[in-house]
Amino acid sequence: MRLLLVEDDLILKDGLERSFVKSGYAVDVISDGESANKLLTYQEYDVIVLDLGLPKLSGFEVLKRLRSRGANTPVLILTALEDTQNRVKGLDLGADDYLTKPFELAELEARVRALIRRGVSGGSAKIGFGGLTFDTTNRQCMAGDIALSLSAREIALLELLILKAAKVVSKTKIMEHLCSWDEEISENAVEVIVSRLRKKLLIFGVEIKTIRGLGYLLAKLENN
Amino acid sequence: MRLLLVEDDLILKDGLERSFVKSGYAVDVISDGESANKLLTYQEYDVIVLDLGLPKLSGFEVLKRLRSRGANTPVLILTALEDTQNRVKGLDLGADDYLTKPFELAELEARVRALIRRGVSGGSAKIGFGGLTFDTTNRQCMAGDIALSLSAREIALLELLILKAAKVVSKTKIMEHLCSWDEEISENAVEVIVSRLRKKLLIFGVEIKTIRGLGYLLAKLENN
DNA sequence: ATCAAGCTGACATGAAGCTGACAGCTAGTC
DNA sequence: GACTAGCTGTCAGCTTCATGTCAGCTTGAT
Repeated sequence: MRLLLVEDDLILKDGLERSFVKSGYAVDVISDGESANKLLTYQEYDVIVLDLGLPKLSGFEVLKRLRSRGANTPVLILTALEDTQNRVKGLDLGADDYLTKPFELAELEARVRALIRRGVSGGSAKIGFGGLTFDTTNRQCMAGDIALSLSAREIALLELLILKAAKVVSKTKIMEHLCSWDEEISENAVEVIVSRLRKKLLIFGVEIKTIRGLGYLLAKLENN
Repeated sequence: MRLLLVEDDLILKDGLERSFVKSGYAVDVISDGESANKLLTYQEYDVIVLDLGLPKLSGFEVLKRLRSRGANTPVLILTALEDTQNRVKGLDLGADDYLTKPFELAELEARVRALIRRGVSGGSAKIGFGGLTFDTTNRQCMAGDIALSLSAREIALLELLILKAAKVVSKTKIMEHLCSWDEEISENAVEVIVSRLRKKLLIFGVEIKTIRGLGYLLAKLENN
C-alpha cells in the first residue's frame, strides 16, 4: 500500500519513514504543505499521515483542498496541539483519525492499518477470497490453517489484488502501489512478480487473470 | 478519442505524444500556431492540449479563433507563464483548464480525462446504454456485474458509438476517431472491427445496425 | 439481373505477456 | 569479514493474442 507522510520535523520524519517501509508500505515523504497539496492533485495514495504544523500551507488547508477535489483518501492527522478545538476542526474538515504527539509508533501503525481496512473491507481485520484469508494486521495469508510462504513483494501484490476484490488492476497501478519515487521497476518486473505469485496461488484455487492491455484481476478458479 | 497536441518544444512534444498514445488516444501533433489554426478549421477533435508560447501565431490567438468559429471543443492550456493575468486571459478566451509548466504527466492525463468526461456526459464517469454501462474513466464496459472482454479497438469503437447515443456514425468518422494521421486503416478494417464487436454485444441485447451508405448506429435489440 | 456496399472466416504480423535462468543485493550467522 | 540463503530485478526466448488484409460471400438498391 502506498502512503504519503507529510511532516516537517526531521527526526520524526526519518523514524516514521523507516518504520513504515519496514512494515511493507511504499512511502513518499514530503515536508511542506504547498508541495503536498500539489502532489495530491495527481498522485493517489491509500492513506495519508498529515502533520498540522507545516510550512507554507497548513495541514488543515491541505486537507480541505484534498476533500474539495472529491478525494476520499483516508487521512490521519498528527499534531502537537492537544486541545479539543483543533481535533474537532480536523474531523470536521474530513480527517478520519487524529493522534497527538507524543505517541507510540505501534499505535500510529495500528491506526494506519485500521484506516486502510476501513476504506476497503468495512473494518474487519481479515479479508477472505476463495479459500484464502488475508490478515491485514500481520500481513499474512492463510489457506485454512496453513500460512502461505510469500515474499514481501508477493504479499504487497496480493494485498492490492485482494483489496480491489474482482476489479482489474493495471500494471501502472501495481507499480505505483509497490514502489515509492526513489524505487522504480520495469513493467516486466511486475510480470515476474505476478508470475511467481500466480504459481503459489493456483494450488489454493485462486487465479490471477490477465486482461490484455489493461491489467490483472483476482478470480476464483473454475473447475472444469 | 482524438486529441490534438499543439506544442513546439521538441522534447516535451515527444514525451507527451508517446504517453497519450499509450493511454489509447489517437494523437495528432502540430508545432506552430498558424498550422494549428488552419487544421482546426476543418478537423474536429475531442480535446485540444494547447501551448501558449508558439511560433507564428500565439496559443491565445488560436484559441480565440477556434471559439469565434463556434467550436466548443474542450481546450487545456499549457504554459510556462505562471502569473494570474495570463490564467485569467486564457480562461476568459474560453479555455477549459490551465496547467503551468513544469507539471506531472499523470496530472495532465487526469485533467484531459476530466475534460472529455465533462464535455460529453455532463461530468459523470459512467454512461449507460441498454443493459450496458460504459465507464469512461477506466474504459471498461459492464453488463450487470460482468465485465465485457473487449480489445482496445473494440472499446474505442464502443465508446464512440455509445457517446453518440442513437445517432448514425459514418465509417469516415470512425476512422478519424480510431486513428491519427500516421496510422491509417481501410474502410474494410472498420467493417471487421464492427463485425467483431457486434458479435460480442448481441449476447447482451445491444445491436449495431448498419445504415447502408451512411454508417452505423447503436440500438437496443428488438425481440420478435 | 446487376453491381456496389457490406460481412466475415482465414491468415500473417507484430506487440503484449510469460517464465526459466542468472546476477546483484540484503540479512543473518559464525 | 566471510559465507549462505533467500529476495528481487533484468534479460532472452518463447507463447499468446489483437488487428489489419484479403478473398469470397451475402445483401439490397435500382
